[in-house]
Amino acid sequence: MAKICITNEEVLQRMPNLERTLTPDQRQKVLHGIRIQTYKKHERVYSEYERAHDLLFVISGKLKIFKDGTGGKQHIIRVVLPNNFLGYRAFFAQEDYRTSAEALETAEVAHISLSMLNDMMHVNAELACFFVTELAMHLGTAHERAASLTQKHIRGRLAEALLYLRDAYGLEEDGCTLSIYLSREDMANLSNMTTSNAIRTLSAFAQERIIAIDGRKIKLINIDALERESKFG
Amino acid sequence: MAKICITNEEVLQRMPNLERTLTPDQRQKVLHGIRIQTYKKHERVYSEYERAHDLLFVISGKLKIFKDGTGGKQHIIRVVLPNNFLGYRAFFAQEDYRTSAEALETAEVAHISLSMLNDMMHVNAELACFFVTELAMHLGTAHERAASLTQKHIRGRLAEALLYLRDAYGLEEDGCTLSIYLSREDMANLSNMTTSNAIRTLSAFAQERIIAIDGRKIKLINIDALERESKFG
DNA sequence: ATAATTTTGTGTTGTATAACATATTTTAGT
DNA sequence: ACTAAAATATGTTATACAACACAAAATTAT
Repeated sequence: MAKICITNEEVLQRMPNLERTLTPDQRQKVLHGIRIQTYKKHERVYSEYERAHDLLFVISGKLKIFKDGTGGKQHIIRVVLPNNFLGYRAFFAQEDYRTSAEALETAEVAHISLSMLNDMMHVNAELACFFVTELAMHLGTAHERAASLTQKHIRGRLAEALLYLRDAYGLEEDGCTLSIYLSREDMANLSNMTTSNAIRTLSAFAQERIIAIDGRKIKLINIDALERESKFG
Repeated sequence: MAKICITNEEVLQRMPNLERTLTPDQRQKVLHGIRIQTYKKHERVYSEYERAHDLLFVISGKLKIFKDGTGGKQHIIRVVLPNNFLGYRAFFAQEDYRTSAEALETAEVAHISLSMLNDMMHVNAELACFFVTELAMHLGTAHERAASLTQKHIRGRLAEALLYLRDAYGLEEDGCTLSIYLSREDMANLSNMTTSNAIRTLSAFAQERIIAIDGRKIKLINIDALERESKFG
């Protein structure tokens, strides 16, 4: 078990967009309020219908946010990488969680009390504006993705998922390998298809030299083709 | 052509959640900044890829917010009734519009400059918090709907759309007729199916006495059955 | 009122994709 | 190292839904 070797101070510095909105006083309170927790692979960070208490910030590792649908099939909303926030939407909407989150790999997550932040927000316009921007961006991608998932065909949805993973999580040094390795099942849940079809379609893309597959490692070979597929091919 | 017969003062009073956040000074500026515009049925209020300038507030009539997908089929994101806001997300995310909006029937819409509101927001925490709540709620329904539209079958999606319309827009005095009359095509675009299938499935529901149809007027007869269908029947 | 257009309704056919089955490979556990 | 379990792969079958075709009704325009 790797022990936590990052200070609250360091964590706070990793969230400059939030940090810079705080008064010295508020900064102090937040600093001391940070609690870091480690989650093992597949461990739940929070579950649908629970009460939301904390703003979460991924320090290391990756999480997925999803909704469990009919027949155990889950709909992945997004994958959260280090230095990103999650877990605050439900609280601000004054609801319980409507999604669940779990670790895709061992992950360190910072917890900050949302009721504390909420109190600060009501007297700190910049802090509130930070969340406005954050929410507005996520709402945009949510609409975008809803339209794609419902209108595109399998190849288009998978192509889009691959491009999404590239945009959101980047490539390795070689400039074409996706930095994120997902299981075929998670790829399927992200693209709204069965696992079989994710496997099949990835194989098809590989045979067409659009991508290259080595286990969970995926190289994007022909970006143009992917983009064509994505806008309905 | 019906002329506009509502004062800016009256409009402002119809948005108490926003109004109450404003200082007297800001209130005055907003009051004078309100411009009311009338849109005819099917008229565009804004279009995808345009720059977002105004916060919009529906005074009368109904709008639909949608994305045009492949093959002219549109994905309706939501229907906006009087006393509701729209048009602000893109601005706060610092993007151009990613959706379009048009009038489902003649509609009066108040326009308020977003850059003015944005300036106020940065010094008025309560105003910013208003948008945080607004955005957080919409993001919740966006996730909810994305999961439903991708996972449920036709009957479930249509049943859900009917319940959604009831929850969002209410019933007439008889306690069972939906207050909103949509074309079969719009029902289809809301439930992610073809027009034919919306018609067919509505007929099926009518034959099963789950609903009753009289043109565009829809009575919800058996709510239990609808709810059962909605959670995957 | 009459024609033209749009909306609604219903049947038929085609197809994308889910569901199922089963083999192989990889990963995890003892 | 050996076993069990999970993930990957691929072929076959079944089906939900789209696409198409056309008729009837309703709305809109002339």
